[in-house]
Amino acid sequence: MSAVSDTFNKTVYEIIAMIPEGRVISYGLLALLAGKPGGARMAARAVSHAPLGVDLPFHRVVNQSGHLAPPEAFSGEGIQRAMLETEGVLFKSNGCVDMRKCTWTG
DNA sequence: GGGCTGACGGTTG
DNA sequence: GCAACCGCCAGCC
Repeated sequence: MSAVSDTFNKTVYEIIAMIPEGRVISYGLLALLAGKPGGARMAARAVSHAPLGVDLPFHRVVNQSGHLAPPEAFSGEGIQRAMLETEGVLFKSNGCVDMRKCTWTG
């Protein structure tokens, strides 16, 4: 765990905490805002390996295609989608988030 | 030290 | 619109 990645992770959490209800963000954009353009994988790892104690809306983080995270990360399939829908996030017929309208760019 | 892996992204077919 | 391929960088074996 290097100091650089630690700062990156912290920045990622800060950004996630700023995401308003009814909006989502992609790993790529998340990494970009965190100062790591193209570091989508790092952002994904940072989120998936998030330390306990952090209370953040990880369900608002999806990939660029609008595809949601694996069900096991949210205690069941459809959980993430349910939470997002409750917040007002629009979904497409294929089950993916409507990134065109719900992407939060900061 | 070297190679594989991943809650991914962009480009190409 | 979807599938395949390559590239990215940190973490782990």
